[in-house]
Amino acid sequence: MQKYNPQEIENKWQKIWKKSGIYKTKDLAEKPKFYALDMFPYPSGEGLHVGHTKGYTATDAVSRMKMMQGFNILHPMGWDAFGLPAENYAIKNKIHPRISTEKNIAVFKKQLEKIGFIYDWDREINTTDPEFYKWTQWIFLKMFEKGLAYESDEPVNWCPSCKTVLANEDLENGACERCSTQVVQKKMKQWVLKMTVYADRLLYDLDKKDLEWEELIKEQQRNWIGRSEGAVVKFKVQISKFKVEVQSLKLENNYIEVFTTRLDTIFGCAYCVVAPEHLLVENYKLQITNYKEVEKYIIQARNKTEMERTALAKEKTGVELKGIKAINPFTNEEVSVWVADYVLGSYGTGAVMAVPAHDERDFEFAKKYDLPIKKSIIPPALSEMPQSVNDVLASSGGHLDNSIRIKINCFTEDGELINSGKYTGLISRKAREEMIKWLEEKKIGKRKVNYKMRDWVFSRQRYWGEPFPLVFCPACKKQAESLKFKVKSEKLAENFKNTTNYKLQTTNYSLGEILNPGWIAVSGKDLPVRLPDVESYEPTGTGESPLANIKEWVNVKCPKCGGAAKRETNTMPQWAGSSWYYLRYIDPKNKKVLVDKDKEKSWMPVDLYVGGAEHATRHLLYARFWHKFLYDIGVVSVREPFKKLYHVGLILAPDGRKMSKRWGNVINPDDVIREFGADSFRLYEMFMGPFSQAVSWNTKGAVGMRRFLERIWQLNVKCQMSNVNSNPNDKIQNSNKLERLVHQTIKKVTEDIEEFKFNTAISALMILANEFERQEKTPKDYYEKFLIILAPFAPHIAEELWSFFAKAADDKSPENKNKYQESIFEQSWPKYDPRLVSEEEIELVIQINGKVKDRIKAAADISEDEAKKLALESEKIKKAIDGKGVKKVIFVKGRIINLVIKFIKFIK
RNA sequence: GGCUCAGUGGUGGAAUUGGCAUACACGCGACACUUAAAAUGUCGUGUCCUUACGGACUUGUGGGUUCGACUCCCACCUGAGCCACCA
Repeated sequence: MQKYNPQEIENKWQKIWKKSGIYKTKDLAEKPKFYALDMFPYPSGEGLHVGHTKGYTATDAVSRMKMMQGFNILHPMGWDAFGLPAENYAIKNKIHPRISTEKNIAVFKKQLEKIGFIYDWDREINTTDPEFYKWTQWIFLKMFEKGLAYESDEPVNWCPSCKTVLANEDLENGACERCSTQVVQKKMKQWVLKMTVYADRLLYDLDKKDLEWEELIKEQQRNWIGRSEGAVVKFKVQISKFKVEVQSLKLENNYIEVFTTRLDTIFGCAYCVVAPEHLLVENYKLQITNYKEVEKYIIQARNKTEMERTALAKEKTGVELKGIKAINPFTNEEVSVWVADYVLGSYGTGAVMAVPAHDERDFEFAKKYDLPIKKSIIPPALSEMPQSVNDVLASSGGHLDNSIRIKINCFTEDGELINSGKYTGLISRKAREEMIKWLEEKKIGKRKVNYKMRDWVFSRQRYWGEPFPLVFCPACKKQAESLKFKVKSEKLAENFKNTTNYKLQTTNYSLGEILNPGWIAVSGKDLPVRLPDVESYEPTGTGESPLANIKEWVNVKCPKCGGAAKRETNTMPQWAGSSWYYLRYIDPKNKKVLVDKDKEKSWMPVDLYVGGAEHATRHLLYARFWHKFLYDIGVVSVREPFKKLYHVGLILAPDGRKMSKRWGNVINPDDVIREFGADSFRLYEMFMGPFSQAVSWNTKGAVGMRRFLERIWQLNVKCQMSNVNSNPNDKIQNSNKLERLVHQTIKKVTEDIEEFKFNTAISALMILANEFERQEKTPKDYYEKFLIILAPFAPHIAEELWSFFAKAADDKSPENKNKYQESIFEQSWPKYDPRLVSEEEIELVIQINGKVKDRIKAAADISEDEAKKLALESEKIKKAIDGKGVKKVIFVKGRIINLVIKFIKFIK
């Protein structure tokens, strides 16, 4: 037998697998299905690194095991190929992104093949392929039709360096996630998807039993959605008596609406604060006596970046709006009104009631501007606390030390109401209920649920993305506007499910077209709207997309009225294609529908999804949102797309830093494979540590795996030479013990792969291999089973060694010959015998007072009495007891006997 | 500041329900093979005391519960990730 030469056999088997096609997925098969999905990569110019392949190796191992367990596998791969890097590369090198992307894909694909993954390449998809993005556009059109996509004119995040708007999900500490440039708020017309309509379902479905996601990811999504229940309260605006001449204000502007989750503290409200963006200042321009000063503050605040506004240790600033007051509806007290940038314009109503006694931020602000601090809640247990925080401050000489801080902070919890009129004495929760009831009766407030999550800003001013299937028609605009008043837009849009037939009943405009007058959907039969070629990909920087310059593309006829119209020239964000791609693998070549209904039903949901945790609040949220929408319109049959989700832990460079071209510490899988072989590489990636944990790459790590495989190679010779099978009558030494170990290993490896504990699965394989080596003769059938359970991790060597049996079996029985001429992956996964999993003989541990003193060999089912007898016979134990009486005996069957000789206070 | 998770040899890490701490591997040391080196093999390898036999200590720190704690409880320290003036 020749030496183990991984490169040679890996190459060989990769070719054979490709040719034989045993991994090709069969649709609507009899077997149970298993859909194993990897987050598809962005084909960058740098190629794959070892971080990508860690997740892929895991799904590949699971898929191979499932295949041998008799499942029909869907294990596809594709390319998330729209996005900025390709476009920036194009700008720099004057190469069309399609060309460079194609080249990168070829490199990626080759790299993946070298590792021996069993993707069904017949199902390969590419988000930039018009046949794919046709359906991305189609989903957008459906959302538009249902009123879920709308054109907004609100301020949005603008990245001055990438020259495009960004969604909230694309920010990292107020900076562009991609280039770290501080974003600025800019008022621009943008397409926005009403993700907030789905907020509650996105939140509550996380806790459904059949969603087997790690808590880490679920928690991130919960935080991101940021649901809080509270109330909106109207504070009447009162104008100072000196300046009553202007009364031209509309009635609805006569209130400040504040959002609060702590309505129970409203009797402690000392003032109101509005965000700099709030319309109040503009509306009361003439009544605010210090308008100049206020305006100056607002301009300053607007010029601050998000970072500066939310900086950690920043001192709060603000200006009082002199000349106006607000009336607390519960107390009828006048309170002052302030503008301050610690209140966010984009959350809630952009205005808050300030309760300095029970909110740390308000407290800080009130102290600085000397505003009243009035308590209205006490913790039930601390009712003897001073009545006012001012008392606390007074008694400490105004100095705020930590202990006082703690006392004040503890007031912010729910408690018992004081100084709160008829609500005094109620506990917080009860008080909130009563107060909301009162507000609703008086029509000066209502219950309100708020979300941190925003609607998804969905357009980008860049070239390399999906074009919107929309045109703007001035003639239709007038028509639609005349219809718009008939539609109570918000209501209809939120209940869009009931509006499906709206179009048929009233007009030939869809809800989206009425809500966004002038915007007309491209007809479904005209999809895809192809991305045109351009001379220059350079973003204009003006907020217009590079597509706007292509007159012959932009100018079209309106599909509704035939009049002159213009295409939407923004493109979709990179996340569009990945929000539904997993459905297309099921039916990648279907020209008629996004996915065939029967096929969808047979494959969904995805059974296993693996990818980076960085996608927790973007891709995974977007995909769930789109999926729920597709469920609502009947395209898919399940509510959640991904049943089981594991996140892959980061692989850090040997120096402990993140792998990056910048540091020059990137490990390329090709190099590792060249040195050690793909099987060693795969094993090492799985052996490094717990799957979800970040670990540093150790350059020498794969050495141990290579040694392991070399030993297995040698074992093969030993088995072939001996050519014995296990048999109760065989006189192989310790065969019973070895058999038990084989069964234990099968159990361990099977369960560990299922639970993504690959490191311990591999360690179990090593233990068995070590034991085989110690045997004089290793039975061939044990070795066969070992090869099968090794195969998910090291498929090439397993297949090669399996094929040796074929040669050896040449002159044996015909059925054996057939078996060995099949691929190892056509064999069935071994089952373990539960009776053989437990040990027959154990080392019984003898403890004195819980400390190990001796170990004796004993039968696994030894009784307590017998164990005690044996224990007391031990010399070491006799010495340790030293004549003292045994007070108590604790016996754990099959494990331990503990003799207690010290004094025990209470014997139960 | 909030939430989530983690802290075990020189290194990556194991350890069912509270029941033998350090599995498996890397590294290191000694030896064998070799002219030599690499590769490979054998043995050893938590720390301290002891020539040895053997003993003491040991899972971030301090306390608690228990016959018995890496595991449970309390307090603290350190690190990672996510969110962060979200009212």
